[in-house]
Amino acid sequence: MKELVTFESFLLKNSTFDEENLSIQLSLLSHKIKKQAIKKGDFIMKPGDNCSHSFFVESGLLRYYSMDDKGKEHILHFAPEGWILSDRDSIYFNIPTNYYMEALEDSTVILLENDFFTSLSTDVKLVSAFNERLLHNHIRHLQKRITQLLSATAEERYLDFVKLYPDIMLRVPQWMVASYLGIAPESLSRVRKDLANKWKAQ
Amino acid sequence: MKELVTFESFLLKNSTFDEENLSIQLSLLSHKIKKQAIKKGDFIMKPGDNCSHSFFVESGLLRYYSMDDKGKEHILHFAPEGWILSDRDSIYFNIPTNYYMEALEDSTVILLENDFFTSLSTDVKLVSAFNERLLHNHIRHLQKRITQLLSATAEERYLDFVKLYPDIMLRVPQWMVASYLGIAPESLSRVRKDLANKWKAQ
DNA sequence: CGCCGAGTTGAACTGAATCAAGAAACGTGG
DNA sequence: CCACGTTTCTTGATTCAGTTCAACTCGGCG
Repeated sequence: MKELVTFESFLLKNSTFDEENLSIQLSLLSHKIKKQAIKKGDFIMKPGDNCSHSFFVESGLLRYYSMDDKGKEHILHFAPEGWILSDRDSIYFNIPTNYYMEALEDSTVILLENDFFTSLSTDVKLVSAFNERLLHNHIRHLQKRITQLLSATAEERYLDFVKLYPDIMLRVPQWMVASYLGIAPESLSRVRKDLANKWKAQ
Repeated sequence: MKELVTFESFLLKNSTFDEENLSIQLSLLSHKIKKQAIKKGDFIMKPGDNCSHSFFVESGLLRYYSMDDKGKEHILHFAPEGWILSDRDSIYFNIPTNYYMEALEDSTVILLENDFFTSLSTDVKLVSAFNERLLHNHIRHLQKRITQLLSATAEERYLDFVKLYPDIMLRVPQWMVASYLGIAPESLSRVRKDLANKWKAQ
C-alpha cells in the first residue's frame, strides 16, 4: 500500500480553483462523490462498455490496456495513485470503448461523472481551463510515447520507462512492463541482464 | 493543386457556432485573419521556436516531424487541406517546440492566434466546446497511432495508412511515408511489392 | 547529354520474437 | 508452516521481420 493522494490536492495542483472555495464545494458535494473500492484483479471497464465517467485513483494501481486480434495485450499506460484514468474517446464521442481497466492492486477510485467538474465551480472558464489542462497533459504523454516508439530501441525504451515510473517496475510483474514497452517478456529480461552487466563492468 | 477547403466550413463542421453569426463574425474579423502563402520546402516552424499559434491548412500539404539524436526524421503526421497543424505542447506549456513544420507543396495557411477563437464568439461555452472537440480529435488520432505501433507489422501499418490518407501516397515521396510508418524506405518498397504480388496471385 | 534524387533489388546482418526448458517466487489449502 | 501447483523469470537455440549497405534503374531537369 502506497501513500494516499487526495483528490483535493490533485485539483489544486491542476487548476486555478480558489483553495477555500474548492474546499467548501467539495464538502457540499460530498454526497455526490462516489468512491469505489476495487479488489486486485477486478475490472472497472471492459471493451464494449459505454464509458460515462473517468476515475481518479486515490490509492492503488490500475492498468489500461487493449487486446489485439491475435489475443495479445498492449498496455497503453499505468495509473498509480494521483492519476486520472479515462477513455476520452469513448466518453466524448459516446462510442463503446476498446479498452480494459484492471486493478493491479487493491485500489480506491473516485468516480467522476461527466458533469462533475461543472458542479465544482460556477465559473465556466475555470472549469474549462482545468479540463483543457488535463487534455493537454494527456496529449503530451501520448506524443512522447509515439516519438519513443518510432525511434528508440528496446533498451532505450526501458530506461525511459524507469525514469517515468520509477517504482512501477517493483509493483507489477515484469511481463506487464514488457507489454507496455511493446516487446516480448524474454526480451525485457535480456535487456535488464545486459544493463546489469554493463553496470558491473564500469 | 487540390480543392480548397474553406476555414468557415471547417468551423461549421467542428463546432456548434450559429451559421449566420459565424459568417458575420468572420467578415468582421477579416482584417485580423492572417493568411500566409508558403512555398514548397519552406518551414513555418523549427525546433527551438516558441510556437504561439496554430495553422489551418487551406490548400496544399505540410508535414510535422521531429529529428532524433541519430539524425533520423520521424514524421508524426501529414496535414493536407482542411487540417489543423499545431504543437499543442509548445503552445499550451509555452515551451520551445521540438518539431519541424514543412510545406511539401505550395500551400496557404491561416494563422490562428491563441485568442482567435475567443474573438469568434462571446459565448465562452461554445468556444471551449469547439476547442475541446479539436483536442479530442487529436487524442483519438494519437491513441490509434500508439495502438498501431505496438501491435501492427509494417504491412498492416501501410494498409492502415492508405485507408487514413488515401491520396497522400501519391503526393509525397515514398520515403516520407516510410518515415511516417517508422520503417526503412527499402522495407516499404518491399511491402508494396509483396502486396502487388498477392494481388496478382488472386 | 550527364547528373541527381527516388525507387528497386539483392545479400548480409541484427535486434527482437518465438519456442522450449528449467529455476525461482508466490499463493493457497491442508 | 510446509507442500504443491501455478505463475513469473531466466536462459539457450532458432527463426524472422526489418535494417543496412551497395549496386543498379529510371525519370526529370539543368
